[in-house]
Amino acid sequence: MTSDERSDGSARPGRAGRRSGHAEPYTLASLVEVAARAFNERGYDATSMEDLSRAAGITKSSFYHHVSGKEALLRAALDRALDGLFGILAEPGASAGAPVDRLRHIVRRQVEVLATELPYVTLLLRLHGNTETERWALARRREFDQTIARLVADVRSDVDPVVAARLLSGTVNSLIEWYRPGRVPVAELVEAVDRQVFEGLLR
Amino acid sequence: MTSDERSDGSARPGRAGRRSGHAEPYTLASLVEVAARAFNERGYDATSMEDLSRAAGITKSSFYHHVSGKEALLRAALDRALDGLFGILAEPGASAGAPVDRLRHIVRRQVEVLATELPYVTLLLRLHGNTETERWALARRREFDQTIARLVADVRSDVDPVVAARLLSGTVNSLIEWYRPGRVPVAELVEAVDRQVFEGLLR
DNA sequence: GTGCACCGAACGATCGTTCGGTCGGACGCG
DNA sequence: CGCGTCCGACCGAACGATCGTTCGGTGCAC
Repeated sequence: MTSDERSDGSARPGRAGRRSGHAEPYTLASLVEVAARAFNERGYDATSMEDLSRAAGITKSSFYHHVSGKEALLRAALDRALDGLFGILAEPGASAGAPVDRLRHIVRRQVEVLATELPYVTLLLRLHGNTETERWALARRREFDQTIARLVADVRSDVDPVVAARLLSGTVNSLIEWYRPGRVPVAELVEAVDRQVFEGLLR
Repeated sequence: MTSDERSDGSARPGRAGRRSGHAEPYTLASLVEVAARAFNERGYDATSMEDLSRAAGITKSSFYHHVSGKEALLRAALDRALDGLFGILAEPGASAGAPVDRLRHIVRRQVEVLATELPYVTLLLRLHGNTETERWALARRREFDQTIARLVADVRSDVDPVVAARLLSGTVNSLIEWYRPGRVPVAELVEAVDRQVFEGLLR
């Protein structure tokens, strides 16, 4: 973390000597991925454009040739996270069937999306609402959570549905705090969350 | 959020005109509370010393008369959070009895500490490890989590204890994302978490 | 020759922190 | 009591550093 960044070698086009023509350009998506990873490691505000450009392998001014600014990178990353989450609600399993089955489907798919879109969802879940972009993303996220809350209310009307839904979302979302791809297979993770959420620690 | 901060009137000594003597000095604890609240609202890096001093009701230079710097405020707040959490482990109910009872005691008390020390614990749970202070706090926090993980392994050896412990901590810690004092009584919150953690959503 | 990827240098703004100074109440002393 | 001194709370102004962003220019590929 002192200098010579980019501890993981991914998402870095092959321009080892600036020779050999264009050689795979920096796409917006690849730079957003680099940015999302850096934002998660140090936090959005603590990550400078110098950090990002160094992680991408070019200078700060060159970096601005590909992206319009810091906040645009954040918005693109949040967009990707929200698209993944709302995509779940558009699936047949989320709208058809008994409420408990729909809830179960959403929870399991949400675990999968969290795992596959980890850097982007992590950013979404750590927002503060400082800028208009962040407030917009937070509003969409609340929309998603409320859909789940209504389902929880249908499944369990005896306990406080609001509190139960918050705890459910908290359990699922807490994956971003520790899950890293590769260690635990996603399918295994889905089963673990499903069991703990619906059956609890005491069977 | 544009200007004229301090939306909540607490923690502000009565020096309405600078007249009338000393009139309750700014204690370190009261300034740490102000700082912790501000850090949580905007994030540590996005909160300037100007923000903090304005929230305290004095100028930035006066603020430095009472505190040694920004990072010292963070450390004091993290200290308070960690003291609260490790205090739980020192209680008799955390070390005596069957593992399941000890786990239950810790979980219930942890909910109470999270609720009462909300701003400080929130800060602790959102660290990035950018500075030495943050890394020290994260190390202590891992220590606390591992104690719980060992207990979970004693209670449930059939499921992956590591994953189960992470999900348990995630569920409890997710309180900081939505719980605000006053809305839901702490006792009620304790019962809701206990039931959901140990019995699950399906009874 | 035209255009695009890239770069160094600099912009104004804002950051955390420091410094010199003002003001008023507390206090020692005759 | 009156008075000189002191000290802590407070402030405006400025420090160097770093931030996000812009600009003019260079060089290679086509």
